[in-house]
Amino acid sequence: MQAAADELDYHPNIAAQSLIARRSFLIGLTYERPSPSYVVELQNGALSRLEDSRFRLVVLPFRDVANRQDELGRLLMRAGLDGVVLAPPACDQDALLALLDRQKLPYARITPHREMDRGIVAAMDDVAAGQAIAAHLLELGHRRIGIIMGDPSHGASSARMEGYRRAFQAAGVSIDERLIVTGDFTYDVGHTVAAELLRRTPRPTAILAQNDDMAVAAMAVVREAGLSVPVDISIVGFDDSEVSRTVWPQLTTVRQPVSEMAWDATDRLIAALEADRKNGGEEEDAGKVPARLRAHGYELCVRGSTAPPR
Amino acid sequence: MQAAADELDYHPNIAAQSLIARRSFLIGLTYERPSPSYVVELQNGALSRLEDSRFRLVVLPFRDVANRQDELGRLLMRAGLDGVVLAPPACDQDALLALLDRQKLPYARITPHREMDRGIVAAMDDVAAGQAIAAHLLELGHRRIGIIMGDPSHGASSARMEGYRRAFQAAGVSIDERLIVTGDFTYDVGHTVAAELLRRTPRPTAILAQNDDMAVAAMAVVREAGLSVPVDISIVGFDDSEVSRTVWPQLTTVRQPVSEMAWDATDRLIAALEADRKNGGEEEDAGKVPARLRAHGYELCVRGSTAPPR
DNA sequence: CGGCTATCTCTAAGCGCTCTACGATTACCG
DNA sequence: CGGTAATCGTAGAGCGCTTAGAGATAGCCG
Repeated sequence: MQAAADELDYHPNIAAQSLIARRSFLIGLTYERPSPSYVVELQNGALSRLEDSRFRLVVLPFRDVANRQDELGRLLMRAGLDGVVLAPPACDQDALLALLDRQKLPYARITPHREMDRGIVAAMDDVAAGQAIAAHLLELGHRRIGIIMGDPSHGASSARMEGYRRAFQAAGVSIDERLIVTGDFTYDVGHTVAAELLRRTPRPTAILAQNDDMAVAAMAVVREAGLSVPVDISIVGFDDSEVSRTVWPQLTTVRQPVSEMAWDATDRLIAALEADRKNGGEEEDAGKVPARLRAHGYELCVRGSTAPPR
Repeated sequence: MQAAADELDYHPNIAAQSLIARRSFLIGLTYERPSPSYVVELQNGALSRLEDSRFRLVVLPFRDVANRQDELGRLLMRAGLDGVVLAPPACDQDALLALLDRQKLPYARITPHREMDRGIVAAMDDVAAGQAIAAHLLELGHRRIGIIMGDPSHGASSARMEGYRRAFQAAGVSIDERLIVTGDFTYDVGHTVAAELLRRTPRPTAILAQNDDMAVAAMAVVREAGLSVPVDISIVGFDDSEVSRTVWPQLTTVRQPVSEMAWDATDRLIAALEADRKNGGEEEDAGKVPARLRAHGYELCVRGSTAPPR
């Protein structure tokens, strides 16, 4: 059969199959291009689930999600997807979720920070992870710690900050608000704001960056100032993305299992798709869908970019 | 009209449209996951062309392309694409190209190194670029130069090597074959083979890596050996990918306009799609198709990772 | 050996849309 | 005022496939 098909070069028309099956076997992945390393992991996770599965992955990066929710929604609807995986910050946009609900386009959300009961959710405790990484610096003896925030439109930014606060509080150290600067998860902006941080006097002895790209940018700034990491300044990141192991010294960071979460989100999205295919239109054969929310663990990765202050 | 559509939440069925239009508005992008940074640039280039264009991008990474050409071919056919962009090494697989030709699936190739007249081609002169970067090291006075090759299944590897040879020849320096090691464009393998290189005696004073990821790996190895870049050893990469500016010191490399090439390949692929849509089945309204092959320039980026040998 | 059910083949409907073609309506000119 | 042309609206065919169901063939038991 397969042999015959090969010889005749016959390939069924996918459009016709989709039309009748009422599904396209397309899964969308939408994200706002924050950090390349994050995107790569996200895709790899989703792709590894989709491998030999009939489903294909359509990548839908989108800029300025928060202010163009309707536009993104329309884009997603027009793309003819069977389901969509929403990475931050799209996963936290109320209007977008409302639209998808209304249009009955199934979705899975990766590390949302609100409305945790909507759709399929792959979550991680950003607060606890933030607390862990901040605690590491505090335990080393750092007290003047600069903080580089991520994009405020990402729920992760405030969650991680909350974790930092808890760690400081637990250590009885107060946060110096003047040592907090805001980036957007990119290297370039991270570089700019890290430079500001270094001009503060007295200079911080450590820097908490909310992702690895900004942490690496901070490392560059420190070097450019003729200082050394970790001797003069300790630096930590967040995510444990590829760069964190690529830079020298390797970055102390906290592992966010992006790829696993993407795999998981995609996996359960597909499961849900298959499920309500069987149940036909019959509303919510509730109870069958395993868990709507799954929590993934973080992991502190202590490497070469941190040391006690001198 | 649009307003009415929005209110009624009406979205035309894409499958039905595809069926009748005989096209899916899906463009595939296939690559073998060599270096994350390369993949990101590739995607960004293609995506920036596709933005607001009805076409969507399906990413189709594939392992071991060279030995599974038929499988990849079948995957591509089954994906119901309108056209496909082939990155290395898929762009150089004869059997795959033959299959696509036979099945009449239009394709664009990024930096192929053979059969340059097949399909749409976005090319770069890897030989000249390799020569330029090698010449840079030679001009600085380096004579014992280690070479880290990329994956042999990529045409780029031998082309770049050929460029190195020409530079050495022009400088009247002979290549020490024992200083050539073979990686596969990834950081990890690059790390392993760079370590081998450092054990050679006398030690090389410079390293020519065939991409940035392996160059960065070599930098790590040098550091681990207690040596400094560029004081003890100069290192150059290839690609000018994001990491090359992210590491410290920044990497001397040669810019490969991956993103532009991906944009260009996608652009001309779509143009070809639109064109033979107008001409209907009428075979090859030859002459209309602009250029089948477009050459893109390289650019030597001298940064902090190179210095004269001491 | 006839009547019933089980198995198989094959035809035809229909998925949701686009576009052609035809009839109807209106406008216009002789 | 009749005839032709232009415009409008709409009904229906068809895109390529799947699948339900009709019809035909074979198998089984009384």
